[in-house]
Amino acid sequence: MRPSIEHDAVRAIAVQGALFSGLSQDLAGRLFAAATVRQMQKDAVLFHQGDAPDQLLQVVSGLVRMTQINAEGMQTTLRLMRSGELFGCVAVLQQFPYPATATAVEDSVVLSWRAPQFLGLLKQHQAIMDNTLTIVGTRTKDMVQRVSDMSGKNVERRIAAALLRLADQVGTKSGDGIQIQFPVTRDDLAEMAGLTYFTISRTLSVWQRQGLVSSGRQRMTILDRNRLAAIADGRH
Amino acid sequence: MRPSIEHDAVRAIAVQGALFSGLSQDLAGRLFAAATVRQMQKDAVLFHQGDAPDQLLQVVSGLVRMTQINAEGMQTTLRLMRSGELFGCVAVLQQFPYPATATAVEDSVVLSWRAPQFLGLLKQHQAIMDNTLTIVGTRTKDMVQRVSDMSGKNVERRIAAALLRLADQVGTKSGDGIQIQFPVTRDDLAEMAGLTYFTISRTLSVWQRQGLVSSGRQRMTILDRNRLAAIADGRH
DNA sequence: GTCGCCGTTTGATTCCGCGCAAACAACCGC
DNA sequence: GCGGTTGTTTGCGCGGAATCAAACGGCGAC
Repeated sequence: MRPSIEHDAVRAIAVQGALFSGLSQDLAGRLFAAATVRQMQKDAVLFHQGDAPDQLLQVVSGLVRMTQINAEGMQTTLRLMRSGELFGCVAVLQQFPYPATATAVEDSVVLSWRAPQFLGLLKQHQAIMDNTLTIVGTRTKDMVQRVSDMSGKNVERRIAAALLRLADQVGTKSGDGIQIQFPVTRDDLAEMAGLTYFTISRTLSVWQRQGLVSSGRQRMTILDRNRLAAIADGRH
Repeated sequence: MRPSIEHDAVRAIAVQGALFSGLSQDLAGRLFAAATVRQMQKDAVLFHQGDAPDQLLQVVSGLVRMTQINAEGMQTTLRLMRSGELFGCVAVLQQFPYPATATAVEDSVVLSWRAPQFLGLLKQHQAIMDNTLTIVGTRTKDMVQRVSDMSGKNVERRIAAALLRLADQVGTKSGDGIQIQFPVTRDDLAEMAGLTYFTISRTLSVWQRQGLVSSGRQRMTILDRNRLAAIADGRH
């Protein structure tokens, strides 16, 4: 491993994250220097639900999944995060146990700040505090939206909403539609929509026949975003 | 109306809110002075879901309900808030339309800051920003917990969780248990748990027979919090 | 007091997603 | 290529909450 060479590349990507937004060169450099670069293999766990919040992280490359196990033992996927996104932040700020488990969906590189160091920087630099507040605010907004989505009973709508959320988070536009280029299973979607993967499979089959989506093993492409959005918004 | 007399009483209560926590006398005074005191009658709407976020509010007395209408036209009660709680803050910070409607459940007094003024104070005073970050963080934590609760399928558990949340938010301990001293209907609980009020009624009937709760018209008392918590946690 | 409203209770029925089972298909290591 | 593993599809019956319907009970208005 040649950390020094990679290091600059990591730095260049990392400072594009929301946490670094609008910081001076100098401050961005110090913020980055305070973090540790960690390479995570696929399926490696960054932290567990219930752990004490000792670190705050940012995705540099790859993909990280946040999952939660509730009182009934059911697993929920809260969100998928890719480059630039900060996670573990609310737990660190509130000094509450992590509410979810963070797992690398594929080989990933992340930045890690130890909680005390980060809190120190936060107190010292208004700009970092500004960015953090924005990030946490966005997270709250997403979660409120999530509650709204999940409170609906209509299953097609929930799946459509989950699929669109997924596309927003980790989708890329390709010629014929929006492609989810990460290994997403029916199970993942099921956890996001709060359903079983049987129901997901059935619904996707129907949608595939109608030309709304195209899905294969661990791969799916949204072909008609408008119609999907119409389903999610109840405008059938 | 004699605003000048009430004003001091309002001030004394308002500064106990989380937003004022740890502020100097002087700063707290200025923060309070920047706000307008508003009296709201029962059922008055403070802002509507989808409105532009022009104000940020704090409950001084009374009770405010945040409700959301989702794509299916189903109403959800996000939370009930009483004295000291801040609301509308995420929308103001993110400059996104209010995600929910705020209604006074009973005659209430609230503090209102115009968005630009508040943002100005926020930028100038680190202490206010600290408090805001804490409040927003707590809100996020609550919403994540909410998602966890709602993703469960077991209905009794969802109702128990909603009831406990309700008790935490607006309950008061009385001799024989925790009483919800505000006019809470089956419908309210149904919206919080994502069910119909028929199901709530049936479940509460059973629990009443078992001595877990005591409920009447718009009134309910938790008699055995431990057993209820056991149901919510899946420890039947 | 009586009436009427509104929240609540309870029953009967319907619907739809879950859960299980079995077959299938794509990818993997050997 | 082969078998094993893992993800997906599809059929079928069950359960349980939604839905509709109807009656009840407390509370306020007059």
